[in-house]
Amino acid sequence: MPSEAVDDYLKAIYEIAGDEGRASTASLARKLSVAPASVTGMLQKLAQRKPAPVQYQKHRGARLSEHGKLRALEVIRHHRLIELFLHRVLGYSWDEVHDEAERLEHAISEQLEDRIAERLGNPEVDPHGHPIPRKDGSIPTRRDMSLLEAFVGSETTVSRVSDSNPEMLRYLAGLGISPGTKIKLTGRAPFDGPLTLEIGNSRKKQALGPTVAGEIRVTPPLNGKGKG
Amino acid sequence: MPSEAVDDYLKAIYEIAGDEGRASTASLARKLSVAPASVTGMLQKLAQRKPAPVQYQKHRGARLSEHGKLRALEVIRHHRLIELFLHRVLGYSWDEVHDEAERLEHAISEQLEDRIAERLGNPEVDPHGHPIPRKDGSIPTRRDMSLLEAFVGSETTVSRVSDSNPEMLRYLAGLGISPGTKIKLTGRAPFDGPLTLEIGNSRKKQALGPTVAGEIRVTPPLNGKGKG
DNA sequence: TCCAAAGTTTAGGTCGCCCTAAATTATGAT
DNA sequence: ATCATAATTTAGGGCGACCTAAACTTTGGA
Repeated sequence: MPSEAVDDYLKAIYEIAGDEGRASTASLARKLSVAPASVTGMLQKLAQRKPAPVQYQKHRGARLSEHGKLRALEVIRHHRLIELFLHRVLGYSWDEVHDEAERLEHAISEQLEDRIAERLGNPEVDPHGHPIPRKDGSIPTRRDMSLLEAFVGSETTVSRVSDSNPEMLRYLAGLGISPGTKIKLTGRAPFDGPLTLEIGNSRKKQALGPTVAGEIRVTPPLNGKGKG
Repeated sequence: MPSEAVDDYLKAIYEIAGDEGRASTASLARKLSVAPASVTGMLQKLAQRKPAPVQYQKHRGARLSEHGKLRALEVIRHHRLIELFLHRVLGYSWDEVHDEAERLEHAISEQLEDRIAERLGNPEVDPHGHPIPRKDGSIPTRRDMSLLEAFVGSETTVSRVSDSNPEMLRYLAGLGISPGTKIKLTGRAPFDGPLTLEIGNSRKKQALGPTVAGEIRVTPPLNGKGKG
């Protein structure tokens, strides 16, 4: 069994670079709040385990092996199942689940993972709308796009929001924005300015800075995608 | 926050010696599967923390301080709440809960502890019949006694069984013995021989070795206690 | 094309928790 | 009261994951 530290590295690589790309030493150091030198050391060790969860080349960062990719997805599956479980079964609000899940994801057994999934009806998305990887490592997909790329005038549905910033989550909740909320994009200021939207059934217009908007993904009701 | 290792030491001291007595270096080494020398080293360090969770004197083992006692009870509270939660909410059988709880007890937050307790209706005993310490460190009490000390001929109710041996738990479950089961003690062989009993409503007699019987505690229906 | 800034690696070290082997101290049976 | 045996402690290390400081590559803009 990999240690918590190793799991954190694999998850970080996956979140930075997906299952194909490379994650640089510096980006991992930032994400893990660890000195770059520590990252180099850890990656070197991981790369010569058998089976090796990562491939590593000097100055070119790390890439997940098939083995490492599956482990990363398993940990992410744990995380998201736990988030949903805390939300549905224990009444956590969506801004409270992340930190708790961060610790529990390392502590649950395969059996508990299965029972939680079963109890939740084998769900495909967590409370923030992120897909929950399946046991075989495949990922439920939906067509969605960044709110930043939506056409002005289109009516869309929020599919997911970033999960790791509780403050932003509370802000969004305050605006009534969560997965499933309908959003009509009514305007876009030039040069990365704020967007204006109508949220849900309210007629009120709301401006949203580009940073926040970039964390929101939406599915259009029917039509395609593109920048308006 | 104490580390997992420290929590394990405190819990072990509590389980060996309670909140008053001393636990010897050797007994801790056995319980924790660690070399005696490691125990000595750890106890010496713990004794000079501030606040110190244990008091330590050469050759006389360790004793919990008030601070350490409260922490030990908190961890035990976690453990037993988790056991009951796994049993009630996720369908675990009682022989499956211990190992899972052993890992989770270190990972849950105060908040999760509270939500679990609330969800379970602030229970006082776990699936094995062990009392769940309250948040203030007090312990729900019931009058009960070892089955070994019960009168021959008395009709009693099982109040609790040891939790840490899954094999024994499955054996007992196979016999139909769990907290709440009625037991009539029909005979006792001399010199630590087996007991004979009638279990529940069945008329069948069952012999039980003294080791197993020692792990079972019972509450008599009305009358006092004593050896028959 | 060159070179400063950014990124990366090496070297040397810390801390927590564990180990074995050897020395010491306590205990209780005679 | 003695002394073998059991319990405990000391000494000297190991390993995993982290650190800083200093040296070294790589890269992209002038």
